[in-house]
Amino acid sequence: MRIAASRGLHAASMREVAAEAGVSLRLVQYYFHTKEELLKGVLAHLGRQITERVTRSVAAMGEPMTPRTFLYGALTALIPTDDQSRRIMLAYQAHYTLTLTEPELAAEGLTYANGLLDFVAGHIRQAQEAGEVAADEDPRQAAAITLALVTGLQSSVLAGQYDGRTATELLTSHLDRLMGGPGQQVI
Amino acid sequence: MRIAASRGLHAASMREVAAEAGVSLRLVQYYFHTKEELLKGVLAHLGRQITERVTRSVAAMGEPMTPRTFLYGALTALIPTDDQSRRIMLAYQAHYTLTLTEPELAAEGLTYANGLLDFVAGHIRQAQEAGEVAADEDPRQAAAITLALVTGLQSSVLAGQYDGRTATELLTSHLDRLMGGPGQQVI
DNA sequence: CAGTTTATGATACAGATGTATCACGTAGGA
DNA sequence: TCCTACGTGATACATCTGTATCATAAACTG
Repeated sequence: MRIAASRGLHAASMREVAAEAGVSLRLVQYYFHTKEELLKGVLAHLGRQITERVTRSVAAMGEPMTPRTFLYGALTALIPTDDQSRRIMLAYQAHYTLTLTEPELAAEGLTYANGLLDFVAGHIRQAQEAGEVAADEDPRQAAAITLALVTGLQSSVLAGQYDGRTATELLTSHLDRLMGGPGQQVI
Repeated sequence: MRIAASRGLHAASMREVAAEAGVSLRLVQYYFHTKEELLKGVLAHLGRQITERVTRSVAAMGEPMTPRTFLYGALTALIPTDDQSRRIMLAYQAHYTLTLTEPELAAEGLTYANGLLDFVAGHIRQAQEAGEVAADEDPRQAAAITLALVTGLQSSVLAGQYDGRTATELLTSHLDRLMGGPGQQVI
């Protein structure tokens, strides 16, 4: 993960991984029999790291946990802010690009993405029922747009166009528009 | 470009490129002395292809050319719809990910991205002055959000989550919200 | 204690990769 | 006609790659 984030995924050979981890090449072979397994392992690890970050961010929002605060917490957690999250997202981006040309992995990623879409759409619908989102919004469409925005912001931050704070503000601005501001209700 | 789009950028060795193009390895070496130059050449070629697609799309919008129609034409052209644009964007995505860990290339891409941001922000400001965008919008912020959305939609289409048509509709929906619908004026 | 798991070390090997070199042909312009 | 540029072919070379195979030792587990 550190290698992918700093020097690119193409630099992550078995030998480089072993060196970076300070272990023998033999040990890398021991746990991840092939390179494919190594990559899948990293991808799974990244997934766990991101999930954990989201969970923590949501928990930090505090009470009361409305659909709106939940969405703010979960989505802003996907924007890299510190060095560690930046590393994670950078490595994830590299792996993600790989999956685009690897049909088996692509299908898996697609399932995940659709699950996330359903998840966010469901929460937006809940927020709508709670009167926090305008009635004429289509929750699924709003979720799709919001998630695409998050992806794009993520990418911009990784490229160094915005810092994490600016990107978070942009996302917050979008969410405020969707949900009528942090403290206010939209009929 | 074809190799990067179909089998991934890591499969684009000098020999594979020569084979795909139906020429000798020697000729690839002859024009692109090193692999780095080859990659830069592809990146430049992709840039030209995308620019051309945008230009054509804008031209196809027909008269009258308002800031709004211009933005619709330019931005929707960035969503892959047919096989060729899909190939281009896929190859571009692969190269883009590479630049993230290659500081010199990253700086170049950043300049380009900031230029695009200024460009779109300028047109949104024009649309605002023409009364097509609400007065309380910050053109630069609206441009940033819109461009990030485009990037995200692009990525989703490449991953196969939406087809080009659906993604274009999502983008259009966002633009309609920003600019008060395709034919209607805000205030 | 015995046996299994976890870990290391030193190599080996076939294949791919970027790059370089030498020779040869073909065309176009001075 | 001579010369320069364009293009092809065959091949060489050092390096890196993923993977495999020896033997060996420490640590845990029943």
